[in-house]
Amino acid sequence: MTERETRHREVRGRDEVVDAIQREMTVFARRARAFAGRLHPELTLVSYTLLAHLEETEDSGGCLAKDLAAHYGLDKSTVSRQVQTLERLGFLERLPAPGDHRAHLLRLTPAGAEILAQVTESRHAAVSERLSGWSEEDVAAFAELLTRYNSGPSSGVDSPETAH
Amino acid sequence: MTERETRHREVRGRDEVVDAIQREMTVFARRARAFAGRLHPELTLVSYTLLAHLEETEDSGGCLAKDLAAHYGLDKSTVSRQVQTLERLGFLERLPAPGDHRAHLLRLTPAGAEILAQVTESRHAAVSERLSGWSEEDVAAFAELLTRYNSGPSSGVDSPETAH
DNA sequence: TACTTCTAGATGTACTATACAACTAAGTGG
DNA sequence: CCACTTAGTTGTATAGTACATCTAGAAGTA
Repeated sequence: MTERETRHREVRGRDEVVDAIQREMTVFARRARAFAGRLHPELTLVSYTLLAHLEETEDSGGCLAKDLAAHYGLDKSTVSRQVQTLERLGFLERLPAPGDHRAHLLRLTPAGAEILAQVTESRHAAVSERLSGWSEEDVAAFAELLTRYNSGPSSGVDSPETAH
Repeated sequence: MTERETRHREVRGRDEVVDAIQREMTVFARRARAFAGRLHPELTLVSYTLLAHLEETEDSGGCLAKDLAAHYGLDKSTVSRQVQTLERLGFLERLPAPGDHRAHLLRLTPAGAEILAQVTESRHAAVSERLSGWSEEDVAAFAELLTRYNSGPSSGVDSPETAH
């Protein structure tokens, strides 16, 4: 049974539902933007993301600034300055990159790991607050659908749906 | 039964699922940010939101800049400059507000309605692309859960638009 | 009425994040 | 050795934002 055939019922057509998703994504992006940097003024969304990436890659010995730039679609100058700031704040350190005297191996410091954990916890709490009253099933379903959405057809850095 | 007691099963505990949601929300926000201003350079997320608000309120004759500021948690100076830009671009017009010579009634122009529709269509297409291959049921469930999430309790560190 | 206070908005200033371009220093391949 | 590439830094420009201040009009009150 297609959505067209069920349109006479209160079931909305797919276009309408997609519009609803688009709208809610916009609301979410706006809220995220409005609060960027307010929750933890020391760690913006980008800073958080960069530190998180260092944590993820620490098993393989850290990564270089160019990797961060490539992975998140940022200009190398932007990453360079972000890294400077994070180093100044003591959240990461720059070690000589083995075999390349131009590059620096970036590593999370204990202070960086600490603040990363704190911010993650804050975000967790905010999300958890928003999900209070939800059933386990709904929470699990939401996680599954969101994950699927993000890893969707055009994976990687892409999808301008809520850009701007 | 707590999540700790069910951990031996393959069902993840609520904390883990909430973490997954937090992570996916971060991915989403980052992606949205990375593409800020690239799809429709003339209409940022905030501009889009403001024009959309004018469209929503046009039945009641438009709204004032202070309404936009209050509704989206923006400073009045920010809104003032955004409105200036949007007026310069011909997307909105400022009419004398009836009964108050300080304020201006903001109204979408036909050009504004046009670009708003274009950008909405672009976003719709991007979301639709990401949802290709999803069943009607999953799309509907995702819309429902997202809507519920956004309209959820505002914790104070979240949701400026519902905090007023 | 006159005086005070409030409000809508505009403007001055400062700061952050970002990109692009030019530059430096170091690695790579002929 | 030289040309080219690469990693990163720095100079410059722009956009978005907030806070403080200013103006003009509105609203309350003695």
